[in-house]
Amino acid sequence: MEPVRPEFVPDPSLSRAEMETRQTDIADAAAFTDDLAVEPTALGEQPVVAGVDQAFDGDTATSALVLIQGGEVIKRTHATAPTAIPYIPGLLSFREGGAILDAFVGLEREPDVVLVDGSGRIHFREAGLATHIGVTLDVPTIGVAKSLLCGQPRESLDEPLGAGERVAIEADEDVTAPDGTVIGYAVQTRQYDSDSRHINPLYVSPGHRVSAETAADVVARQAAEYKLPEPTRLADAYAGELTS
DNA sequence: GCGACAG
DNA sequence: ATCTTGTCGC
Repeated sequence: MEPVRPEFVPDPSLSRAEMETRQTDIADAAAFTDDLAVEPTALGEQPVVAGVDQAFDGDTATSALVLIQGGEVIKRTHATAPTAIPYIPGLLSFREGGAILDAFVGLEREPDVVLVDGSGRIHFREAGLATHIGVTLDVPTIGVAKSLLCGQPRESLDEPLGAGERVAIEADEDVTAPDGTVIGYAVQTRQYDSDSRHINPLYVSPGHRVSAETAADVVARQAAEYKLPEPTRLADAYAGELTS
């Protein structure tokens, strides 16, 4: 597949202000409602779920893409690209987006949904990495982050959540969405039984063409033995072996 | 100046 | 993200 909205392909040479303006346009083009097929079809066909993750080696970014269907890996591809700019909170997609889009070029089978490492709507301008990739390719995407960029948990996360629990993340003054808008969920895919050690939740948010609720459902469903959903975990491992 | 923030 | 050994606990 290739960009359906080439004007949104991340351009690292833009000024910071131009990048932020671009993100506003991307958020306007994004759909934070369900427009995807993740349920098995009447014929028993399982959805194709993809996971993308990046690893770095000096100034080279490697993006690894893994497609899974019914628990089986059906495709693995990757791409590399030089990192043109440093990591800047809020502008991550302009650093890593290029390599990610390259990894999708040549994909014959289009995934039903893509799990992206990072935030989607949980972003100052509601245009995180997952949203940027989703809108540019016009493919359903979900942001899966290990820490919270912005927004406010509806309930305190000071106490560990039990496996299967989730807490809504609401927009506050740092986010462009109206205060109180549910922009994502803290999702506890796994948890220890003991009291001394505990696992932190994942921060899941809509990228494009997915609602916050469905995003959380999909991630919970794709995580089995580990904290990370399987497509993301395998993409992470693949990126690691490509870099070593 | 302080705060503060994905990967 | 990446730099890095051991160590705690299931």
